Amino acid sequence: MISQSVEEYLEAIYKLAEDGAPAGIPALAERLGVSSVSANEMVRRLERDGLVTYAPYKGVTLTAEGEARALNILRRHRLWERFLVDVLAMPWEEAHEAACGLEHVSSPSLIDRLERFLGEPDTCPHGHAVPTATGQIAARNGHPLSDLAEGDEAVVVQVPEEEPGVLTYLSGLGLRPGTAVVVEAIAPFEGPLTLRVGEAVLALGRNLASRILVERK
Amino acid sequence: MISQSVEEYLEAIYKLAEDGAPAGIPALAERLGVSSVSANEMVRRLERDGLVTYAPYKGVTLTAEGEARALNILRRHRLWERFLVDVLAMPWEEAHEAACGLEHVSSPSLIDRLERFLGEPDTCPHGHAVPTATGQIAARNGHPLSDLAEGDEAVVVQVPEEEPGVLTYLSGLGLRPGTAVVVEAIAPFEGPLTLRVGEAVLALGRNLASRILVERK
DNA sequence: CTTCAATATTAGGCTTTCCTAATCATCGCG
DNA sequence: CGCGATGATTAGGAAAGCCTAATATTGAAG
Repeated sequence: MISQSVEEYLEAIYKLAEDGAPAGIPALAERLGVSSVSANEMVRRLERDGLVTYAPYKGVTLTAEGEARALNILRRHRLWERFLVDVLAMPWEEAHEAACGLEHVSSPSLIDRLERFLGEPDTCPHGHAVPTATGQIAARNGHPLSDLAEGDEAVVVQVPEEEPGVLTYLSGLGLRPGTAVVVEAIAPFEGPLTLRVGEAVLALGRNLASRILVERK
Repeated sequence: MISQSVEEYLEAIYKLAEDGAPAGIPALAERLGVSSVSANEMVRRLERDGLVTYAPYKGVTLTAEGEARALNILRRHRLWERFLVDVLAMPWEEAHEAACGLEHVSSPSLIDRLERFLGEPDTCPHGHAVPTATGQIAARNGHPLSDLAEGDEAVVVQVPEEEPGVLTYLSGLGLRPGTAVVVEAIAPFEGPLTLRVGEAVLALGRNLASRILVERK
C-alpha cells in the first residue's frame, strides 16, 4: 500500500517535471506547503522505496515505477474532476480541491466504472489528458496562447489546473477548453495580449497566456 | 479538522450503540481490527476532544458533538453507497468498501450536490436511513424477520450493512430491500426459517433473520 | 466471598509525517 | 577565486496511530 502523502509527492514531482527540469526540493516543498526538511525526508523515503532517484542540487526524477504511479493518480484525479464538473455541476476551482481528496481513495474497479459512466472522456475539464488504465497518456498538443500573432484565431485546448485563483479568474473570463479566441493586439515588452472572446474583449498577462494552450484555426 | 481514524471510531461507536448498550473497548477494537490498547488510547483522545464520554467497564458513549459527527459520516457513507450501486452498478459488497474510503474525503458541498443528483434518497441500498444535512435521522421502522409467524408475508425493508460476506450471501439469495418473502416454516430450537422468495425456497438461520427488518403485508 | 476471566491500563517501542534551529555544501557571480 | 545566496542536511522533537508484553482491576459465577 501507498499512503496519501506519498501519492501527493509523486503527483507534485510529475507536474513539476512536466514544465521543464526535474523538481528541486524547495520547489517541491513550496508546492506541497511543507518545509524543505520534510520534503527532503520524504524524497529519501521515496528513493528507498524505488519511486524516485535523487541527485542533490540536481533534482528529483521519477523512476518508471514512480511515473506509473503518478500517472495513475492523475487518471483518478482527472476522472473525478470530470464527474464533479459535468455531473454534479461543481465549479472548477472547488472541483479541483474535491478531486484532490477523492483521488487517494479510489480503487481501480471504482475508477474503471466511473470512466465508463462518464463515457471514457479524453481530458479533464481543463483539457489535460486522462491517462489510460494501462498508464498511457496522450501527448500534449497545441501551442501556448502567447505564441500567436496579432490577428490569429484559435481555440483553447488546455488551461492550467492547480491554482484555484487562476481557475476562478479564467472561468470568469469564459476562457475554457473549446472557447474561440482572436488575438486583437499584443503589447510590447512582455506586455499583455488583447483578446476577443465572443463579444467581449479582454487583456491577459503574457505569463498566464503562456500557460494556456490553443490550436490555430 | 478530524482525521480518518477518528471518523472510523465515531462511526463504529455509533453503530455499536445502535444495537443495544454503549460500546465496550474490546468490541470497538474488534470491529475496527485494532488492539484493545489502541482502542483505549483513541477513546481517551476522543474524550479529551469532547467527542465521547468513557466509563471503564461501562462503555463509550458519544456526546452530542460526537453523535452529530457520526451521523454526518453515516450520511456521506450512505449517499456514496447509493451512487456506487445505482449509478455505477457496483456490487453491494464492493460498494460498502469503496464508500468507506470516500466518506472521509467529502466536503459538505460535494455531499449536498451528490444528494441532489441522486434525487434525495431516503435510504442507502441496504435500507438504512440517510441522515439529513442537519443531522436528523428517520426512526427505524419494520420488525425483525425472525419475529414473523409461519404463513406471514412481508417485504424486506433493511438488511445488515458492514460485513461483505453477509452482503454477498444476501445478494445471492435475492434478499434486498423491496423483496417480498413468505415464511413457509419455522424450525424449533432457534432453528432456521424456510422462506419463499419469488419462485425460490430457501433456509435462513435465525441469527441472520433477526438482523433483517421487514414490514408485514 | 473468593477466585478467575474479562477488561483496563502502563510501559516501552515503532513508523509516518511534520516541525524549528543550526550547520554544511555548492554554485554562480563579480 | 572567493563569497554570499541558495540548497542540503543534521539534530532534536512532536503528535497520531499502531503494536506487544506485562500488570492491575473489576465483576460475575460458583
